Amino acid sequence: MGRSITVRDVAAAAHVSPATASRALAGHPSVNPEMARRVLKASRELGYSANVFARALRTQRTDTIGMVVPSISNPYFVAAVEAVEQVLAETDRSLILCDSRDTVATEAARVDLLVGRRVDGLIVVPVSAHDSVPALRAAAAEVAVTQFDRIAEAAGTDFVGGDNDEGVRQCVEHLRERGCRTFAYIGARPTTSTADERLRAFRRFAADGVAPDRGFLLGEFSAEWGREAARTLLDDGPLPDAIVCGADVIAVSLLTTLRAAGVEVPRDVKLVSYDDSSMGQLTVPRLTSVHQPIDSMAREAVRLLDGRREDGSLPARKSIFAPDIVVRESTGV
Amino acid sequence: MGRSITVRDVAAAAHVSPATASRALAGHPSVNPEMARRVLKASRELGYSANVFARALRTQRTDTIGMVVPSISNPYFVAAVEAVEQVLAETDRSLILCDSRDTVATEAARVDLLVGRRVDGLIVVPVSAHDSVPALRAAAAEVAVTQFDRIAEAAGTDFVGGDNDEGVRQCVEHLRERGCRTFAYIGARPTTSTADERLRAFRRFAADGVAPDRGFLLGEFSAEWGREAARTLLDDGPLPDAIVCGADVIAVSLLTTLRAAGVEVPRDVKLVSYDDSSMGQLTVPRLTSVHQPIDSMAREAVRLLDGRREDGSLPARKSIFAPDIVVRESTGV
DNA sequence: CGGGGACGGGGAATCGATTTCTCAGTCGAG
DNA sequence: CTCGACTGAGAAATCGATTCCCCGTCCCCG
Repeated sequence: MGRSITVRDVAAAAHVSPATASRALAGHPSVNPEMARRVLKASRELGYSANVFARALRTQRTDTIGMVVPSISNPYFVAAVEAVEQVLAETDRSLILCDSRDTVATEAARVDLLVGRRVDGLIVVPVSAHDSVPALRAAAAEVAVTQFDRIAEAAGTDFVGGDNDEGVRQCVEHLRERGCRTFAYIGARPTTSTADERLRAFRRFAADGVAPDRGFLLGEFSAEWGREAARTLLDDGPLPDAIVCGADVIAVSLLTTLRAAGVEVPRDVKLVSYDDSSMGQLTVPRLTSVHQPIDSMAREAVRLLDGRREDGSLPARKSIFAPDIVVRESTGV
Repeated sequence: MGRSITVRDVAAAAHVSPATASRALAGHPSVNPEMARRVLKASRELGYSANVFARALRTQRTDTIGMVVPSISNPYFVAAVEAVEQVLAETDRSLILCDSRDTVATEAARVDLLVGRRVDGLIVVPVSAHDSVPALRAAAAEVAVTQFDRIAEAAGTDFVGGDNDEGVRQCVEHLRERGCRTFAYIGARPTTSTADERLRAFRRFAADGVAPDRGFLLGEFSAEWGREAARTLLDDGPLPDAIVCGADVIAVSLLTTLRAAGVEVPRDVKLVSYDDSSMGQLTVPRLTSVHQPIDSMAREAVRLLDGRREDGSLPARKSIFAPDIVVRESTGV
């Protein structure tokens, strides 16, 4: 683990000054092509790679952005992370990923950590529409922040998300076309903007078909909750014609548990969900689910960050993307 | 996004030199308690937080370790990551997480990235027992490296893993106790050390009960492969008494697919798996699975890293942990 | 009473890359 | 032929925290 090679070593090997070496390596135009060639050659031969810290210290940039998601066991977030990584790779930047474990305190700690690491920007899927505000506000004072998928409005940052109203509308419409008349909604408590919007949308679009008492089961974005909800549903008498689920993580274990109890899907009950994640395609039957254009959303999130770095005084912007339902076997033929 | 507060600002506010301020903040004993108090107060009031890069540049330490796993959608790796994070938090260090997407090239890129970021150490779950060697060797020349769970021997780094031989032995023994006589193994191709060891162990311990032609199905550590394997199994005539699965990720979708085809588990076939991950407890029936002491393993991994930083010339060490089978419904009563 | 030692604290060097600043040397125009 | 604009490249400052080195002070003891 010997001392590593610095720009001075390269400069010495190429018989130029460190200043020139630096310029040559950066591809600065005002350097003699012959010299540039020598420097590049020396750099290659010595296996030079710039010290990230020295550079960051001087330039105040890290070419790194940070991302904080509530749970890396949720395939939807994993997809988002991968999409962002892809976009960043195009411009030779990289990503530091953190998991907030769906906990406000952990989220705050992770956000602080990343701000301390002077990331150029921060993409956060906030844990709570309300309690995530302080940490995000504080972070936004130091660095560009974009909220992703969910929003804690009062933080006043940029935002990229999906049109949940439209997504749920498509779900209910699709189910109606399949002949369903009574609906139940199984999702997360409205502590996040997505949970809230999806729930409201369901209330509105399925208004005339919600089972009076058992039309809503609200818990968390977790597989455990899906299993629990399924049990409640089974205990509580006749099933509705269809279930709208707030997320694939919930729907997958819900589906598995229902089937284990002898319920046939889609025959006995139809099931639609949200996120169109990879795990929804591994169940039998596969899930009909609302797809969001995650790649475009990731690109937009990065674009917003870059924009804010140029001009920090911009007002908070929101980019909302239209979703699209993907029909599979869980809603039958 | 104004200029941030430096140690000089704190020093000025406390009417001391930057040198003293720095010492005071580090809790160095040779500083007058009264001054230390002033400095700490000033620091608090100004909301000072040290520039990570300046510090790293000077001290050559980052108080950060990097971790590279093949897939963050595998709950077993997620558990490992969380365990490592926990251990690091005890000493105020943090983790940078990367996903190698089960791809040697991506793995090499991520490892390089982390080495470039001058992490104090690197914990890697290598993608391949053979092809991961070059990147790991190169990394190990720059920084302390511990391989975790799987090993690419020739890289010559430290290693922490489980005793796969013993784990599989327990599986087969348990199944024999349950009255099983014929076995099939469904796992990953032996491109990783774990896959290889588990396969060999199965060969040895189940030798007298392996179905002649269809005793081994080898693919990848993925849910897709579990589904595919289940189909193959169903197409190929009578099922064995029991299936030993190389990992929960495979077992979960295998189980789901079998049940969808009307196979009753554990009545028609018993199923044991490896990793004892969270997803294995969400299926119906829940999986009997081999548990590894992930917390202790994480602690040991960090300990090995720290040891190597002290003395880089140590020979490569291996720490092998004994696993323990956890019996649940998938192997019946 | 003077000298040695302990101790606290400040000045300045250091980590490495980048970016002024500065100054030879060149070229074209008058 | 001379002067100013221009070019390219090196010297040095900068980013911010840490730490080595050294100096002044004070105490204690001979």
